Amino acid sequence: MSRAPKKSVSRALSAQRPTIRDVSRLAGVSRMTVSRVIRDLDLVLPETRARVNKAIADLGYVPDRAAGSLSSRRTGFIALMLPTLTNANFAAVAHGLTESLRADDYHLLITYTDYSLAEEERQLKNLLARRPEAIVLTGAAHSRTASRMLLAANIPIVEVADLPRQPIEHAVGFSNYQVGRTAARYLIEKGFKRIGAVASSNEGDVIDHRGEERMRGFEDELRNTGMATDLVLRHGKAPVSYDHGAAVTTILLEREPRIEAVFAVSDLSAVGVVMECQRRGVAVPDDLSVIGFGDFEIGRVINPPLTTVHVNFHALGERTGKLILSLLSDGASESPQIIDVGLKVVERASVRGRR
Amino acid sequence: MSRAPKKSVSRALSAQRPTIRDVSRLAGVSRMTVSRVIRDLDLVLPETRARVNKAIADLGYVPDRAAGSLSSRRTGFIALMLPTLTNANFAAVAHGLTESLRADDYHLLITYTDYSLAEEERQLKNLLARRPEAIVLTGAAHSRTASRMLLAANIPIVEVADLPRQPIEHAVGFSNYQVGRTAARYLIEKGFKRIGAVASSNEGDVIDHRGEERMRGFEDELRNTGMATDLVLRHGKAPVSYDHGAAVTTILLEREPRIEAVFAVSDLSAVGVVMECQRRGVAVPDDLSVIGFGDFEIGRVINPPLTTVHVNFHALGERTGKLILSLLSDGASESPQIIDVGLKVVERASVRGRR
DNA sequence: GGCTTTTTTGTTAACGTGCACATTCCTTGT
DNA sequence: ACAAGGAATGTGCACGTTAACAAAAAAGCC
Repeated sequence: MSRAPKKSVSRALSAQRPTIRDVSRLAGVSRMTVSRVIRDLDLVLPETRARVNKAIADLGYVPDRAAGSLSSRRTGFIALMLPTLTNANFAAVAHGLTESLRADDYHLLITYTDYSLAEEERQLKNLLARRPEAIVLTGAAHSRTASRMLLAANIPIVEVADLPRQPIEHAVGFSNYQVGRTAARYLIEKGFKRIGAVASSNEGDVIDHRGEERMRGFEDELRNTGMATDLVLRHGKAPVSYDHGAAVTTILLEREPRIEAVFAVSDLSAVGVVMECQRRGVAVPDDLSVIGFGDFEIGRVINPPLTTVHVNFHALGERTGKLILSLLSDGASESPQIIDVGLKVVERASVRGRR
Repeated sequence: MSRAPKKSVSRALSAQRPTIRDVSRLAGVSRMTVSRVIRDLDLVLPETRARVNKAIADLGYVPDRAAGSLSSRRTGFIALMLPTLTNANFAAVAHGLTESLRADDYHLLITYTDYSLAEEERQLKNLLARRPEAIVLTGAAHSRTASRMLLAANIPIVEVADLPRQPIEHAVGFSNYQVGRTAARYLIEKGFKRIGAVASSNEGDVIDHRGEERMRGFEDELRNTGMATDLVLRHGKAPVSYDHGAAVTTILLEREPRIEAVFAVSDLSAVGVVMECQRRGVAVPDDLSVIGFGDFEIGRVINPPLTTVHVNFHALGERTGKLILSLLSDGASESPQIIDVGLKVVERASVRGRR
């Protein structure tokens, strides 16, 4: 393959983007002074500053952060690794994080893993090559290599959207296990006897660890109360969807037509349950009560509106941002922070008020 | 005596993250050979390559892309600037773009402007400082400074999610104007006579240019058919929401109780319309037909399901990614590409089949 | 066996910025 | 008037990598 040889290097150079050196020449100062003006270090005479700013404007100079990073050993990047951005709650985390970081002009480096461990490892390597000053990722499972790379990076690590039993370092989130217990408790206290739950099985290549945690909590609470767990159903591939909810409803109603209440590990699945019930003439909540998780917008709009376990993901993102800022400014390696943003049941009409 | 003074430096280095130099020493080769192994340039003897890879693994070496970028003048960044990621369709664009870029190990640099022009300018400056190799942003309006900065950057610029009348350079999207016309055409052909439309006004600090384009198209189509446009309503602040839909429904029904069909510039607003109708006992679609835009998930779930104008945003992202890859590889500055991904009406139950 | 290619590896000089000092210029007190 | 100190600006080098070229080693050729 013959590549057109770049003979016109010198011409290219002059036509290239201006550097700090060009600015300094035009303004008649040293590079360092320009650098000071750019970074607003306030050791520059106002009139010098004005001259430099004019030169910057005239040339259309834009500083090169890659060069700056190399020299200052500070990239201004915060890495964020999520399973997906298509999920409104994860998007909310990213949004909250962005907002709390924006003022200090850190830039989020966002990556999705699409729920794949292999992809997580690949992404992580790419991410670390950008030398982020901190890294935020969803809690729960990581591959061994991934964990090793994380630790070797020697930067603050924050796990979010879950409170792992053994956090790598810091964690901001909520307990998925508690979500399950809370949902179970709620249904039990409403007086329901035949209670079911639905989640994905781990038959696909995607494994929903967080959903499984919620299921564990739900089962444990049922057991602790001496109730049966035979209506706790794992079926289909993760991540769950409307179709999942519809499918499991069919199975559940076959297995036990007298079932009174169902917890779905995600609102998406819960909405599917509600719709399948409508299709079959099963009244919600009179025949079957449904509670979901995530408080997705959609749950507010269907009929009946969906009762759900709510977590403030936007706030979660903000808390994470603030934590990172404090970790990065104090310099002192603070002891691991575990922050629980809590959760609450949002009562709507999809659960019957039994007592 | 030539190397004595640097002794302490090299020791300090060993305590820090390993560099390519550490790897080269351990493997007993030059830095360049290591660099070749890393980038898989295939000019390295297999056994040498193995030795280097072992050294890399032993040290836990992770290359520094900032340094690499500086030297090679290639950052591997593609900038993406969107109004928000909270909107599922924009998230889909980001997702599609990521997927088509992933193989060539470009990394997306994502920013949100929160629909603010001032923020767009700020973000753009930050973005350009990272030296992206291409930039993707939503079409329609940009401030003058923003446009100037974009052009000065001298990289491929792709506007998405709209086909501006005067694109800066490339564009991948659809015509919002056509969305409006199509929606109007659709309602007209169904035989409706009293047709309305709802959007935000520009009273807030956020201006929804794309929505306004849809409105223009809608109005033009009505006019061309000789129909009245007095039920085309602009009200409330952007971005629109369920509440917006509910509020405008009230106004519209007061103004003309016999109104037969409404186009909402967004499904979110359309859903609000449907719900407010339910609340007021106005039957959809029998009393009032509703068509939205965006084909959001929520429209599939409400009752009746929402008829809407659909655009494949995921594909839009993918097309954009492919375009960028071709622009970046060919090197030749191709002539501006304008790609229309089209649109289609998705017929559901919220519009009455009149004829 | 010498000579030309080809393959593999090494050397030097950037890339554009910021840090740590060094220098110059200007006040100010005595 | 002069040292002392502070404010403003400048200098040299390092940050970690890769492009371009150079050199060495191996292979092919007649």
